[in-house]
Amino acid sequence: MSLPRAKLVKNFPGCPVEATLSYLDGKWKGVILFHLMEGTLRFNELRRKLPAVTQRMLTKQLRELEEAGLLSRAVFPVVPPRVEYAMTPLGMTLKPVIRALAAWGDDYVFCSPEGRELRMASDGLCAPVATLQT
Amino acid sequence: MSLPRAKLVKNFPGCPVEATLSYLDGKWKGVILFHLMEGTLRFNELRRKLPAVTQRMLTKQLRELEEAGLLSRAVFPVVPPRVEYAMTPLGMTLKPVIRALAAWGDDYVFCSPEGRELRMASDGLCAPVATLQT
DNA sequence: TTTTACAGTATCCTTTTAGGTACTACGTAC
DNA sequence: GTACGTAGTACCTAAAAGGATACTGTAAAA
Repeated sequence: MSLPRAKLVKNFPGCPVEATLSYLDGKWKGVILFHLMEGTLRFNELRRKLPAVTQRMLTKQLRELEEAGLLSRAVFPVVPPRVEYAMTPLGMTLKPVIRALAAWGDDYVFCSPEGRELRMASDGLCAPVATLQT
Repeated sequence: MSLPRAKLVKNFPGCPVEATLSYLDGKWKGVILFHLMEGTLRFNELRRKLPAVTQRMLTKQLRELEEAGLLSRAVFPVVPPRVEYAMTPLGMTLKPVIRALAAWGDDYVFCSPEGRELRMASDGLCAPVATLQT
């Protein structure tokens, strides 16, 4: 059994956690949904919000989210082209999930140029700010 | 830039959603955490709860979760070996997130032997139960 | 007249993830 | 004396994800 997570879900139908994760899987889906929570965005607007994504990857992730029914793609037949991405009503239902993910990330994940680290808020909440480089 | 999601987080430090997802990434982490939410489990107990995982994969996912500090591994020097996995206090903080993921999966993801599908609860909530095979 | 913006495709290549199988050690049960 | 359960490790291969680069077409701006 050598299947990608999305196709494997049927093999653990008892786990709604994995079922949900399978839709958020893909490197940029989280950020994309995060940004679209605040409203419609055009392709290049999204691109500018994601520092390092390539066109290919952004297109791919957007298509997958669209295919799942989580967001809509509206093409305006003008030139230069105008394509708008927005959350569908189904996508909106993900907002509490995204917010839970964001809240936890804000509280416990600490990113630095060297990588990321997990820490309880109590592990020295008072000091570390002073140790940041100016 | 060709890095796994976990190592790439430093490139979008502004996105706590991806930061969190990077810790849940890996095909079995979601299920593992889901089961450990209810209490300590031994290696083979976990294995029996996951229908298709191989020893190699389970070990790998557990090690990654342990390294992140989300769960603990207690080895009892007896024979046959006894190793217990449990959530750490830090891991416990993930419970609301796991619950949000599980709730959304329960409400919107529908799994069948053919795959999985996303649907709003309103899309015919009354009928489909009758269409299930007995 | 060349450049820019837009929203992508197409092609190729590398990295990462996941799975398969076999093997370990020890003690107990059959 | 053979098999079983425990908790793994080692080695190899397949598949999927991700990335680099180049290319498309039109209209307006420089």
